[in-house]
Amino acid sequence: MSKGLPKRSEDYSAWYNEIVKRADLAENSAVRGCMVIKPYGFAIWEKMQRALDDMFKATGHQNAYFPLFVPKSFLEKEEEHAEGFAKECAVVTHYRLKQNPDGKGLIVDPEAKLTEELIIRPTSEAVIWNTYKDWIQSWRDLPLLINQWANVVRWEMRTRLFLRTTEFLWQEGHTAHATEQEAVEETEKMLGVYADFAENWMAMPVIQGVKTASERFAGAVETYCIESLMQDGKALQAGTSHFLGQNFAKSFDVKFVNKENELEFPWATSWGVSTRLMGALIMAHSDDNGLVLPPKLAPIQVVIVPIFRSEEDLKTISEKANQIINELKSLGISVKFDDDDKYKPGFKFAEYELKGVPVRLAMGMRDLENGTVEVARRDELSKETLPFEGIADYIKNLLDEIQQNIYDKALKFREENTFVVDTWEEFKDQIEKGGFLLAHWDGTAETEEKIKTETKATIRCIPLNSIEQAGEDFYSGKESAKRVIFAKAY
RNA sequence: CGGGACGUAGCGCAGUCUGGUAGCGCGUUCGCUUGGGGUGCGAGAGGUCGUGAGUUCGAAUCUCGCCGUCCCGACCA
Repeated sequence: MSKGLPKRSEDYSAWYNEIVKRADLAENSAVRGCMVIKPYGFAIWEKMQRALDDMFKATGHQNAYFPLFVPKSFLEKEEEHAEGFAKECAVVTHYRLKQNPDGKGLIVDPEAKLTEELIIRPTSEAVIWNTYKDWIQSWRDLPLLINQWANVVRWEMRTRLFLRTTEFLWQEGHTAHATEQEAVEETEKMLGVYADFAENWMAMPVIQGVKTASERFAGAVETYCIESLMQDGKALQAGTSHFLGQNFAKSFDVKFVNKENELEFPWATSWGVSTRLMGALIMAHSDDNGLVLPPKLAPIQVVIVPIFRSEEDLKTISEKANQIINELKSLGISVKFDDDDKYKPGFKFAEYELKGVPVRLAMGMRDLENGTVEVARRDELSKETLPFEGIADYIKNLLDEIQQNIYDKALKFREENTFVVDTWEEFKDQIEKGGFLLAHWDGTAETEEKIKTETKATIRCIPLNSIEQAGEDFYSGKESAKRVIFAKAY
């Protein structure tokens, strides 16, 4: 076994798994399909949570918390919703164990069978709309703008760290509005918040669009999404925002009295992003040396590695380093000074690269004599020796530059891997190589399904900004009004 | 639930075809060395070879059963 990672270009899957493991982000748990998020990985997630939470608050939302258990009768109420989630639910049937009378260990006590099964929430529409029934009476109660940070469980057949786990962490917003227009605006506004977060915090460009009917959230009237292109040419759905119409209001009998003193059903939205964003973050930027983190989400933005032979050297270097540390901290930059003498500088360099720390400073006795410090940037793997004077301001700017550079690189990658395709031959050829394929689609589920069966490609979305342009479907030859995005997806 | 592979030291693996003393790399422990890109050398510790049975003078190796894990597909934030 070499100390290096598998090459991204050779085995993308192995490369991804190794980064997750070696950068201390997460690991598989002994519990089927579940994941242990390790402290370093969770620190990144916390930064994401904080940024998103601030954005939700800024758009008028409040946090609340609803139960983990969904009585089966609640889930049943919205028919499409129930059907969509039924095949991946974990179900609680009993409330007690007892000593095994015939041997060792515990058995489920058959006496303790629940009269009604409890579903562990795969999503919370059912519980929340059952609650909203009591919260919404009048037009004065609307809009109701609630978000919940929670864990959910979906019993997936096959799992992958961060991208698809049986249990995952997410936030789910659930809102209720007096008018259809207001709810649609909310759906689009929150999609915009997600796009803003992805691009400005994660440095990950996204396409905003709507899903086709077959890819729609179970129970939604319209599903909006942000789609991103990963470095292996596959698409990842990074977030969704649903316009639920009056479906849940009707199923849960939620009504309000409007200003004209008439009873009406409110209009609903729901929207969510999950720990899958961690997977997106890894796959969007990382390279053969490991994780590359955008400075805004890096738990450690700058690491300082002292290079010393003796205790006295370390002491001298530490004094100088502390000046930099204090200056950086006063600029709001998180710094780690790694004076651990158990590991060699070379080892530390490799380790912090693996963990994606954006900027690394190295300081040795040579630097102290010259009044310099070595500055290395993770995104370009370059380094330069700079004067000690003004280094903190330089780094502050450098962090902004790195944030922008990572985004620019990802955007360039997407542009170079987006193709306009007009024929079935071109399509089959290009989809094997990966990327976003812009092609005409006749709007039928039938064509969509056939293309999926033959190539495994799905319609990722109908972009919001796509230009109306008459054309014909590359598969069926039928008329089409605009191009949609096809890709193989995670 | 279909198709394929694997189970040998903490981790990653070789050895199995062709039965004959349990091996390698990483990690770990100790000593010296080294320190501006994963130091180098030496010594040591660590194993019911997944499990049960069978064949054999002798099984990690051959045969049969069982258990478990991973990959591919159906499902999916």
